[in-house]
Amino acid sequence: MARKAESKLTPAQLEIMNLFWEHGELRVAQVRRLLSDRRRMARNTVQTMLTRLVDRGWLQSRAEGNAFCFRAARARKSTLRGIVGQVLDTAFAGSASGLIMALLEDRRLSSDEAQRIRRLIDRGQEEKK
Amino acid sequence: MARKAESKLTPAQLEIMNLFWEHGELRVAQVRRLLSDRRRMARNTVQTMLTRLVDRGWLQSRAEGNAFCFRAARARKSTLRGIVGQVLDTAFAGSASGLIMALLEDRRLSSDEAQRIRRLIDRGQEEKK
DNA sequence: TATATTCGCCTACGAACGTAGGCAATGAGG
DNA sequence: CCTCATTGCCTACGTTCGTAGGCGAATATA
Repeated sequence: MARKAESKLTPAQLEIMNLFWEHGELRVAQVRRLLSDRRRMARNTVQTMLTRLVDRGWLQSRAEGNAFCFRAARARKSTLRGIVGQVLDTAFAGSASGLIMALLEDRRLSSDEAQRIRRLIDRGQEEKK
Repeated sequence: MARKAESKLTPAQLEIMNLFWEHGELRVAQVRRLLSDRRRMARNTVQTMLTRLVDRGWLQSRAEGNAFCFRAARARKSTLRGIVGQVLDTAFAGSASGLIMALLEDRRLSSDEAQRIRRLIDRGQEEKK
């Protein structure tokens, strides 16, 4: 399955990747603007982070006129799966129910979410057969 | 609820904390031995990590004879809760079902675990009323 | 044309991590 | 008493992260 290297995103990097997964292609200034709602940083800070994300294969860039366009190089889904898998292994010794227990201790689920989760589990059980 | 500072553990630090949560009080050499099953490091490396964990309030130390005994200063449960909460917020925008979805995509649950999780969800729903 | 804005690129810097060397003290074995 | 292993402590080093300054080119504006 060759999950490539999974170099692990830091929280700040993840916050940036979320923007790309949500908005598609973005330029530095746009990233900065979108980001500034919750986290203010200098233009160069954003630029540096984008460059590093490109270096590590999280983003791709494309020249457009005098500037650059960036976009996600990896799917959100598989990335999140990787993150959860990593937490599962390092913190919960692979016990999914242990993880979910910690989750439920902290957060109250809406009935809606509870319903959805139940369905997910049922489907998982189905496929197993 | 004043969740104290949550300075966030790195994977290597978490691996060490797991030993303390499992074994209680340990000395440097013991940590090193337990750790060496999966990760070999020099004595001083272990020592440095323990010292830093003490500095940041993850471990407490107690002199015993000529050596030191270390033990966890924070409960495993609340720590894991913090870790999951952090992932939930930064990677899943607070969506518990999103997190669980990612979890289930990757791992197949045993019927046992599925059962346990279902019970957890039901209990959560009960308490809510 | 002169000035201001935008952008890419190179460089830097403090903090934290993972890693470890080296020294001094202390205790055990011969 | 001398030697050796164990332990604590101080120091260091390369890397990554988050942060950003500054220069030079291109573009927009007056």
